Amino acid sequence: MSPTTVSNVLHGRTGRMAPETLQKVQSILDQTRYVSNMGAQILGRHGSRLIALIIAYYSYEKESLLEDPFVGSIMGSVEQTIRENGYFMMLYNNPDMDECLQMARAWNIEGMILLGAQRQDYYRMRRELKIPVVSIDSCYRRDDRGYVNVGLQDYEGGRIMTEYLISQGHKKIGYLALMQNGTDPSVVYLDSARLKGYEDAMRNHGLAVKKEWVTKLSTAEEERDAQVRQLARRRFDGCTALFFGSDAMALEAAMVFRQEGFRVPEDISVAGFDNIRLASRLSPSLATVDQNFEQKGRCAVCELLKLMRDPGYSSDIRLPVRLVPGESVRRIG
Amino acid sequence: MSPTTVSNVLHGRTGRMAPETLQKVQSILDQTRYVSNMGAQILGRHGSRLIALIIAYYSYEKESLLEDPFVGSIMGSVEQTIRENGYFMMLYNNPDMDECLQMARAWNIEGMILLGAQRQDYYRMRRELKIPVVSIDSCYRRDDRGYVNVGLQDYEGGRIMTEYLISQGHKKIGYLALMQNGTDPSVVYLDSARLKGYEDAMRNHGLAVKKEWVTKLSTAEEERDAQVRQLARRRFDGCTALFFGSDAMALEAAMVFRQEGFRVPEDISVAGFDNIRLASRLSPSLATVDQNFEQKGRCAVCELLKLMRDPGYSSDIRLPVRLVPGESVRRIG
DNA sequence: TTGTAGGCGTTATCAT
DNA sequence: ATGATAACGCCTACAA
Repeated sequence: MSPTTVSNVLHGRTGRMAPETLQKVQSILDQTRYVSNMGAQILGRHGSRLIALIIAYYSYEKESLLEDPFVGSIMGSVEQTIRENGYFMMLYNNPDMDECLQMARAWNIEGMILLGAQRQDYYRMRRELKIPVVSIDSCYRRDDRGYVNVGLQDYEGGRIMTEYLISQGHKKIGYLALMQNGTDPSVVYLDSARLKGYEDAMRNHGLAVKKEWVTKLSTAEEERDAQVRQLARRRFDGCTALFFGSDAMALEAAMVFRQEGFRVPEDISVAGFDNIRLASRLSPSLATVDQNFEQKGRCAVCELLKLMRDPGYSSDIRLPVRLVPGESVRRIG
Repeated sequence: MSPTTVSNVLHGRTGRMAPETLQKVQSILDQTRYVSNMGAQILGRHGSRLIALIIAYYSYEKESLLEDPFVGSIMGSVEQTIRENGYFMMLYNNPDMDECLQMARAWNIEGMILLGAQRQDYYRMRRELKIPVVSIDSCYRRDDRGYVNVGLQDYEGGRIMTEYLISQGHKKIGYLALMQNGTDPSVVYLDSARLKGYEDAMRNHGLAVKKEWVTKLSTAEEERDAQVRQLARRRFDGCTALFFGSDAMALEAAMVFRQEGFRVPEDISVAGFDNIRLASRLSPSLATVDQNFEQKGRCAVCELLKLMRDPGYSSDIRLPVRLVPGESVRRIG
């Protein structure tokens, strides 16, 4: 029995093969529980069936990274989709792009998903590795070509929540989020897209936005705590509703407000973004903008697979958002 | 220049080597940004530097697996520790042990961490793969030998929370948790250890435990919802405090109680287990038992590395718990 | 329809 | 102090 025959069986090239040979090979394969050695496969053909999920947040961007439901959901749904498609997932949680490059080369990674990386990192990976790369939630430029990113309708999210708050009678609405410093004006950052949605909604309803209503929150938990505490002591700068860039920050702030003697929503209305599992299970339930984390992960893998099949493939996906009203917003006026 | 010489440089076997040769090799290595091919390494030596994290929960055990802060924290901290020690992490989220075995064989996995697996799975992996395996939170038997598990002081956790509730004047205390059906009486399950801590604390304070105060919660969200709703309508079977097996379930239940018109903690005191990040950020803050998820992940990797160095190594680690008082428990009497 | 031979990149052993 | 060679397991092209 020669290796070729076995290889043919393994790869289903059983067209013109003696049925009894096939039988014999099959049964031995089954009996010995044969498993192909991936090391040899990497060496032999040039394919590893490995896809890397790179988590590139700096610790100061996502301090509670590990307990972050967004990151956890992405890891889980990406792994699942990768496995269902016959690939394996290497998890690599490192913002150092040089080390990511090394890892990818060492393992002959066939495709890469980038989470929390910068725009230039995306291009660097594709250029230096010459493998398909899909990013999740990267900021993008309108003129980007061949840049496969899975993002969200952030602008629409900012807009629909603001319109909801306005529909509940609010006229003085604050917006608070982590905002990356955009040096390049042509780059659309995630938070600035939401901010723009908020601003446009306000403008469209003839409402002015005071400068102090827009707050860039700190990435450090204590500083952020101090920021919202100051805001409460300034009686919210006159705002009756506050729209936060994430549910986590909205809940965090709500706690501080209560400590400062303000009730939610009686004294201040609060809204978030993400619709984390707990949002609807709290009292008061949190008004928020729903996004589907798992869908994002699955979608990223699907886009990657398309890109692996067709290197010329390009797309700019923006997954839909949905308004989730909640008790944390009071109807006024 | 021969491959051997280069290999020697790569592995630091530069003892009796001409300094200039070393220099030359080094500089070429640096210039070309040489990265060793892991496929070839797997084939050459018998080591892959791969550690697998197997997540083996059945979907009905952890329905919201992906957004579960416990699982997310473990994934993150395990990856980090693995990487810091020069290994790579393969994430494999599959309860099918046959497929896990296949994967491990295909990749020449050097070590394995099992999360959410059964006791017999642990033994099967070690037996069939002959590689070091560490489990996290597996149930265990007192007489287990060579079974490396990283667990928690569950009994103590159950006890200290119950004693806290008693110290706050509660005498009628309920315990609610997912509980695995223990067929083997010598096996100590995680939830039953906590239950025992609860029972012992009650007994030690001369308090009787009525049968209906101990509830086995369903793994299905809707059923669980119905269970706690019924409980509320039965006026908590006379209990003044309820101790839940996890923060997530405590918060979930608290929401149902409010829907049914009961206030926490005025009408019913509630306590959880885990100390998830949100527990302290809610109003009322949740009384809970703290466990450190990330420590568990790091610890599992450390134990695995020890086991990889010394195949005879054995341990049974139980990480400490800590009481976290909270506003969700009212002082009565 | 099946067998043979060479190559993939690395390591270990042995020879120079 | 360096080089040659075989082996690791699989794949492919070509030969029989």
